Amino acid sequence: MSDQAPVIVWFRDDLRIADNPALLAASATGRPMVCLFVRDEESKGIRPLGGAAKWWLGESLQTLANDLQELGGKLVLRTGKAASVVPDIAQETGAVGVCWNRRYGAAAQVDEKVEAALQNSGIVADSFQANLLFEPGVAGKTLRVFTPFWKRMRSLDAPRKPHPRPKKLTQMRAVQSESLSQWQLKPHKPDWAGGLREAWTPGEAGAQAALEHFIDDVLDGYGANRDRPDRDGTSRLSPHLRFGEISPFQVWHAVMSARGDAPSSDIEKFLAELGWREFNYQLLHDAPDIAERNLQPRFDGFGWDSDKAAVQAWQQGCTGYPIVDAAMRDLWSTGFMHNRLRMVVASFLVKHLLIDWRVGEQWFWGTLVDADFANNPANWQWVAGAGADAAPYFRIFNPILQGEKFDPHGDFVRRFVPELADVPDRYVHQPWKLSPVELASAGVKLGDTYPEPIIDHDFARRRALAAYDKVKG
DNA sequence: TTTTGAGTTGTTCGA
DNA sequence: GTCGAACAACTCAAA
Repeated sequence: MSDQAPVIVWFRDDLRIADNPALLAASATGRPMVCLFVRDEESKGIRPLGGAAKWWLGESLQTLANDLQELGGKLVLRTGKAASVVPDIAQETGAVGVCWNRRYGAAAQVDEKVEAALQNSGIVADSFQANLLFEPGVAGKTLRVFTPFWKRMRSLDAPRKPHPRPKKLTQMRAVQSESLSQWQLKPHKPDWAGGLREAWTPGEAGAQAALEHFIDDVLDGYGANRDRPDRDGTSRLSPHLRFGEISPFQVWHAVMSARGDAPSSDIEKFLAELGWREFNYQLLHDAPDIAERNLQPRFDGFGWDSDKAAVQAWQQGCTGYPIVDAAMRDLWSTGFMHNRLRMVVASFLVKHLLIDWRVGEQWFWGTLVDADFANNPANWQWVAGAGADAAPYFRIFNPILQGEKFDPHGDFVRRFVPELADVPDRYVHQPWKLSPVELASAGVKLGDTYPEPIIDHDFARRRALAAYDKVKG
């Protein structure tokens, strides 16, 4: 242990040891270190985490603290506005510098303030690119159509290789820390996190295991299976990426090195999904208020409905459309929803029920373990048609057809809507078509054990087309 | 400079 | 049953 002045590593959305340039740079100075995490719910523009994400954060911080300890470090926890907490702890410890990995949107503005405050005290702030493959603005002006955007990014130099883990950390002695349990990130009374614990392993090791599983067992065939919620067909890396337990550079190179083992079309398809994450962050960079404001202002005058009962039926998975209900209940119990189903339920809320996309975005924000500053609002805007490169207004998902196409045997529906377990495949996505005899033998009483559809698809489709017709340019 | 064609994820209708 | 057209408006690249 050294009495030298320390360097602070400020952890944020990068809760990992490997491929962490800020951590690596700090350890390379040879100085003792202070590994800091600040719980900041006060800074302007920073959204307080929703319940599911808070649970994840708690688990992830615990594993990070353990991992740091194994290397000789210690995680220091503090609460408050970053622009005062970080300079304060720098003063308190006599630090010569603070390292962090860059954030984007409103968070980047907070970081600017922190940097300015540090500079005033003669402390050096050093930031690194770690969480995006391509930083916003790196190739000129923002492109608002995905395909040209991604083509342009692919024409740049390939993303760098991941950095190694630091071998050993020297912890500065005795820095005061709050305790994680004090932060009360876990739910209690009631503890609703059982489904989350069962579905996920937060933390860096869990992220690496998920990546390995994806490459070994899922990547081959990804292009076709990714649309099937009844199969293990996606990477499920989103919450790990959200909290930076794994970096997109690590994912990129791991997938690229599987070339030869998996068809290149599957690989390209998956890389494009990483591309959407980049695209959405570029949008967030340009519009830090993307969760509140329509990217297309002509939607500002859209006459959204405000039917509270309809919103509640959607939230609770009681719409009477089995694929929608199964998806919403999956979300509630596991904190996750399959990509395709996100589109189906979002389209249902926005187009069938004519509810403001922000209502749905906020529900997802509270319930998703991967609730992301850029992806969540950008994708909601995309579905609503208010976003960049948005879905055309006439694309209204038919929840029956989508169910039949992508959950053809109803396996997914039955998993989360057990009251339909004994309904024959043929009508598992439209139980109201069952004959009275079939209903009885499946033990279903419509309007009693399972709801009637809260709205008729055909009617809703026509109504949505008419409503969208009004905001045409 | 101007023009042209294409653009993550769909559905319905009519031939 | 299958198939193409229609359902906007706008952005961007290529010609």
